[in-house]
Amino acid sequence: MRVRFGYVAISLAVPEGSPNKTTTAKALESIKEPIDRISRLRRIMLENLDTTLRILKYNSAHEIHLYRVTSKTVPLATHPIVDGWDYIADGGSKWREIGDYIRTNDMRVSAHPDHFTLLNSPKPEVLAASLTDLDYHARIFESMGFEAFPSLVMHVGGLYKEKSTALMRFREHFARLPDRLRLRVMLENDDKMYTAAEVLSLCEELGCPMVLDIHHHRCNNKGESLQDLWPRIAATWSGGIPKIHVSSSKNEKDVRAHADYVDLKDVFPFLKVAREINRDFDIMVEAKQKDMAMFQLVEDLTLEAGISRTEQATIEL
DNA sequence: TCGTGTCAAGATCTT
DNA sequence: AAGATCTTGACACGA
Repeated sequence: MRVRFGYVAISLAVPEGSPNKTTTAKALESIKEPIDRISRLRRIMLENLDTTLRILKYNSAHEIHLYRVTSKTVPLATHPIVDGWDYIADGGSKWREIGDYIRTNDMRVSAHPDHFTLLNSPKPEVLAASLTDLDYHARIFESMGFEAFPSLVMHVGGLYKEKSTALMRFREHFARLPDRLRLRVMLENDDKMYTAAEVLSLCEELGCPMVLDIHHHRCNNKGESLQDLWPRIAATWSGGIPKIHVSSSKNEKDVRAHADYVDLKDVFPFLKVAREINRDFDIMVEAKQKDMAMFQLVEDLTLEAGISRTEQATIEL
């Protein structure tokens, strides 16, 4: 079975490899002319799009098929201060160029709206802001020419004192999403509130693919084993390729924080479990050292665990 | 040039 | 009820 590896947003090997350049609302306010504000935003965005394309080319050259684009591609995208700015139009053919590159080079690309995007919030204004953020992410993928496939990783959200009510609200708000948003969503277990078992049940009910984060599962579980969970998690992907997130603790004090690199011992037990059902899957490495950590993990697996590498960032399990 | 406080956003924990 | 913390990389400002 084939297992591909990828990393998040920033490449440390690519010169000027951060597509996260941004500005602040405060800095924008000091610019008087609206047209000058837009040109600053546009310049930053085009730089981010250029960096994203350079990273994708690096990925292709290094046989990396999995990548997460940054939510910061468009600076202040959903902030009221940029209201009226058509960032899709301003990106011109760049969006499509990136999408074409991804398709031509057999890549799987996703995004991860951040933790302010809360579909189960009881506050209408928070829900509205979350829908705006989902819409922003969907527009990015649409402008790249992608149909609505699972591409946005989200968490369930807050607890709001009563988990069952919070979950019910998630179901309701999720069901109300337009297809172009709902069909893009994948749900991930988090490190404090919603366990893998809970997210799995929700995903099975909603027909939504689940992204298993094995680090979060270590932080937050009720004793469920991955042996029991994994076959069901994989099943939420129907014919698609399941995806997991891996990372290691920064240290014993900051267990939930991500380390620079990924420790083999945090991943290997899962690989043994995954081997039992013969199904390809993808691994997103979430580590401070980004692509360097991803390659280190692949190397550790080949050198220390004797697993064979079929491409630079793909192993045969 | 370097170090550090601050930054769009919410929820939850601590006091 | 108010303030700190979470988490993160980069901006922005001051020394």
